[in-house]
Amino acid sequence: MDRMKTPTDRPYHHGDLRRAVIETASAMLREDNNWQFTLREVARRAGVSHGAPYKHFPDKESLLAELARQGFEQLQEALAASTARSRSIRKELLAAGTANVRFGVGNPALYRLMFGSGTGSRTAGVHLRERTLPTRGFLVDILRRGQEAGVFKKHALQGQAAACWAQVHGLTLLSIDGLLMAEKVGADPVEAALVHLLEGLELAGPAKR
Amino acid sequence: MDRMKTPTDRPYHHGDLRRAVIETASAMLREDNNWQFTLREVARRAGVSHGAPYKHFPDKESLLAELARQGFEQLQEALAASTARSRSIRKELLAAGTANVRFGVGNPALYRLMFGSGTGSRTAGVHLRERTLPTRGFLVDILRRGQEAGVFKKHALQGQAAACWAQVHGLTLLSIDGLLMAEKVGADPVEAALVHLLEGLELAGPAKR
DNA sequence: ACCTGAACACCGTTCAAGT
DNA sequence: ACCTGAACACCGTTCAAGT
Repeated sequence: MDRMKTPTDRPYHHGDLRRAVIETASAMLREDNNWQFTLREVARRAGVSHGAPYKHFPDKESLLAELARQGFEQLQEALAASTARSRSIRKELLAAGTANVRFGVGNPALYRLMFGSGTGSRTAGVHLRERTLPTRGFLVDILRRGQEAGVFKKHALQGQAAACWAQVHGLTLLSIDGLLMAEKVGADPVEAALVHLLEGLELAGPAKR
Repeated sequence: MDRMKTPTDRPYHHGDLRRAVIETASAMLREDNNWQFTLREVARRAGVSHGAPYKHFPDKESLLAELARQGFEQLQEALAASTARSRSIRKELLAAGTANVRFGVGNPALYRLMFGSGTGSRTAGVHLRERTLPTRGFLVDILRRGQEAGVFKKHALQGQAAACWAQVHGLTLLSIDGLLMAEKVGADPVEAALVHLLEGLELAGPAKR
């Protein structure tokens, strides 16, 4: 991964094409919000013939599925890292939600790919549910501790988690689409929505003005 | 729209090709959750040459944009119709949320198209915000009346609306992806999440168990 | 004014041939 | 074992020619 593509380094056999293809594709996804993801273009950028990637991925879908898989890993790491320095359960939920939105806004094409229909339905289709299990589990864990600590209302964890997840997922996608900066809202609408979410969760809400 | 394609009915000039193209495309979107939407296939099904649609739409994107536009119209109608028989503001919000989810689950490819990056960014890109204004306005209206009636907490309407919208949008997309029917949840997770949403909104929550 | 059919550039995928 | 290059089927888009 360190040594870059010098003409002498890749005479005929690339040697690390699988990784190169993934990295190139990932870069294209990062810059191209614009869904013109082409396998031939990936090969072109990687400096190999258009047939070469087929030795490492059975088809285009498989490559995209792999990118999505890595995306879920990254998201999971981002979520885990976000709550590291949170000093209250309430702030953990706030941090995790913000991290999810930030991840989506920072990688819009990837986030869409992860939850898109193309890769979502077929290859990763059966797996999409288990791919998102860590995220669910992460939320459930926060909520359970919140309930045990007497901070959150004691409702069914799965339902509570589903509500939180939907809220965060929706905020992320609306943010990606640039649909949240409304007319003249002073505060960050994402944080406002998350605070609102907490308000429904918490037993004792902060002084309602 | 009534008379169907009989061989004698379309000797050379179709006569109503624009509408036929839209209807065919719409049908394909309805059956094909699977994003293989092809302009040539549309022409094929409509029984015209693959070049014909270009007399009515400058390109593929434009056709998709038109489908998305109609989709937002339908969604708006579905939302308006959903609250017609609601006998409380609380139930209005519940009905609207359920209607949105139902619309998305009923027309997954269309819903994705409406909020997708392809048509969403370019052609309809500048318009996506205004396309969704009616939905926002619809929510704001419910919330304002709720606040005035003393049912909902008095927070900034835009923030409250954003939170509701994100919740509903997220629930819709997660439902489309089949990600909400968790392990062994008895109740409908969508309704559970919406009830949870209301709990954060309402001034006096129902007896918290 | 509206539609057809050939034409062009480009893709995904396959495969015999090269190294 | 891994990569190349021709080949095939298919798309989006254009355009001269038909009606």
